[in-house]
Amino acid sequence: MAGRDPGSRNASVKDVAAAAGVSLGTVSNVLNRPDRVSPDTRERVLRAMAELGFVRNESARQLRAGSSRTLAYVMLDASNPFFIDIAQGIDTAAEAVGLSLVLCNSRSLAEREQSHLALLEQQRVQGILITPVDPDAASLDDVARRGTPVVLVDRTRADQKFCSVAVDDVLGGQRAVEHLIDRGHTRVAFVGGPTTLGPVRDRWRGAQDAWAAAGLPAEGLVEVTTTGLTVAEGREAGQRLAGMPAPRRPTAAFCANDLTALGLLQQATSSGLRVPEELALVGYDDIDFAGAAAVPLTSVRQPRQELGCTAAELVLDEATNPEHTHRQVLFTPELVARASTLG
Amino acid sequence: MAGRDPGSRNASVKDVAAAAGVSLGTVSNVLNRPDRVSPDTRERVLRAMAELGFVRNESARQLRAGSSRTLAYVMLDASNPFFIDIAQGIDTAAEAVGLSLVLCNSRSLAEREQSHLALLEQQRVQGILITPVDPDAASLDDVARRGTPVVLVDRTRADQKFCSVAVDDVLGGQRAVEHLIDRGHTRVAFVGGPTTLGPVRDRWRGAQDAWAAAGLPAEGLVEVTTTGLTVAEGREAGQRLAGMPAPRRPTAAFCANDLTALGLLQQATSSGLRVPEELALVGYDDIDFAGAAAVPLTSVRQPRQELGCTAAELVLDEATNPEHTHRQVLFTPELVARASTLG
DNA sequence: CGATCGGGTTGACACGTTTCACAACAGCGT
DNA sequence: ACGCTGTTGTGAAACGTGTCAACCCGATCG
Repeated sequence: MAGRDPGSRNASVKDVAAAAGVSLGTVSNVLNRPDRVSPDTRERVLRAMAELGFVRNESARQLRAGSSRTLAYVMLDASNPFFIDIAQGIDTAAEAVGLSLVLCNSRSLAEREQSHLALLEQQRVQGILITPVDPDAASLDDVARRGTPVVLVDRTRADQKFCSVAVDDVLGGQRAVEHLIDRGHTRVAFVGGPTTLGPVRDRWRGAQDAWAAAGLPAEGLVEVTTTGLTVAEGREAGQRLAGMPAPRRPTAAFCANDLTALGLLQQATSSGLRVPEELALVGYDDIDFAGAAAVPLTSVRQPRQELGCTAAELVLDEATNPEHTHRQVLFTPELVARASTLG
Repeated sequence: MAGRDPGSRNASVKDVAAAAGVSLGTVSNVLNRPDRVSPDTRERVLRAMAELGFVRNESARQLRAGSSRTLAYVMLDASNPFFIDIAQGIDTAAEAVGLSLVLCNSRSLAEREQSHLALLEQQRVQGILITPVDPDAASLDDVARRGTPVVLVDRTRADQKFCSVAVDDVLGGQRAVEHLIDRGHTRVAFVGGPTTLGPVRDRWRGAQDAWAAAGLPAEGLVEVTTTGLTVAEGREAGQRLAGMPAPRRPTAAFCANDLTALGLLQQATSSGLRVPEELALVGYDDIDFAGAAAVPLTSVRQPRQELGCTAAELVLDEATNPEHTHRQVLFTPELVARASTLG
């Protein structure tokens, strides 16, 4: 009862050739160089293909060609819209050059990341874009050494052994805190973690830089460390903040991430803290949900689509250009001020 | 300067065999039936593979095997977390049986959907899960007829030519409106569209059913039609509602979708309407951001992960079980009451 | 001591496509 | 009539893997 056509299962060029009364080569030419074949035979072949329900076998094609027509993006966390937007950017860039994109999700698990990488390597993808669990992991070097181009996305490495695309997180942290200082805040919390994450570290450093540059006393900027950048962690941090006595409580928080900021916003609201009057809030990434929050969130925008797009271009260059040299592209973030900091 | 190992590019079983001093078949056996080969030769072969940086060629493998080890999910809109969660569910199910998942995003464009389907067919994927732009499109039948199992996700079709997995949207709409009636509302807006979308139609019907069952006058339930289920559409609908004179304005809104509800919530808040006091709000899907909103959103939960998981099982059965028969699985939604309706 | 057995290994073949050198043939000018 | 050019079509070879019948050889059994 499955209802598939019983006879015509998986016709091959050979079958098409037989049906059309031509040779294999001719069928192949119809597929790949239609101009090389006379109109009427082409017509005959096309009709045969339609009748037989012929579908090109991509595996055979790839085997012959030696490499596939796909790029891959291994993302860190598909439930964070930030990475989805990056994927979107990659997709459009890939589409423009006729490649397709396969998406993998490591869920921040090194083990999953590893197995995805292995699979992609076996698939002979043209290139791998990845936001790795650990940019310094040796497995990345292994993949690259064996010949698959690898580009780091939203991460960098001290040794410049890979192309990478990232945003200046130090500058972003600076901008965020400068904005809060401009708005008159003198007690500010930085919420984020773990500090092993490169971007968190950099944003924190930027925050400190801005603080110092303004000549404010160091104890006014407090670090509230979380174990991850999720909504739940933000809520939890919010509880800690709301629990502090008002005179000591920071009047503003800069979150390493919009998810965290949204969680914090929720907890603050439900604890009766008014945003931005009693607690101003700055997020990071400017995901769509940041602007869509009940109190629209001030955030540091990263050019997400462009990030993905550029990464795709880099990996493609590495795959096709023999005199490719590794490049580290650094974009500039931009503060988007909204109601969560504007009284 | 690309830094790849110059010599060892793409070693094949043949190279490994030569290096280890054995035949091709033996190498293949090491890979596929390690027990069939003596420990010391196995050791020798493995060492040779490591030295040469051998990576199995999946294309060749698939060509030989006749089908790939992957499932595919063509999603309607990757920027809606609802579909990401479904993908998550599929992924875990696929992983459990050793298959990998490739994700495609049609962005609600029939043309993109079509080209993804063509590509997947060429890839000989084991099965295709899809939330189609139009469940009745003939292209779906074509794919199925040519032998690739297709399962509809969060959509159904009148003729039961496909397996499908969905949630009872009529019931969901009913539950949502019953909840609002319980809370004492007598003027309620249904916000959503376009009505060509099956789920929107069903939820609206469920809403009407509940309304009629409660014996309320039909004019108390108004339909606010949008052209899509996005945050922006929600905002726009919010503006329309906020513009109405208070005595005529609905005291509650049931949105066909959480994104729409979040947009509506934002617009209402910024227009000075208090939620839930002046406007109660019910969403649909219960995406994580619904619970994370500043005013946590009451929503109709769909078992998203389970949806994906079951769809994967169905497509797998269709792919492997010769006496497969099509099934339409219908899950039951569940109302999750939160602050947006609880004064 | 010969027959039998079975673990370990071999080598040829098939999968479906693309490519490429070459053949067939018509039209053309000399 | 001949060679030349250009257009169509041909058939074999190759890509890397998995499979399978056959083979080798030492050990066991009768």
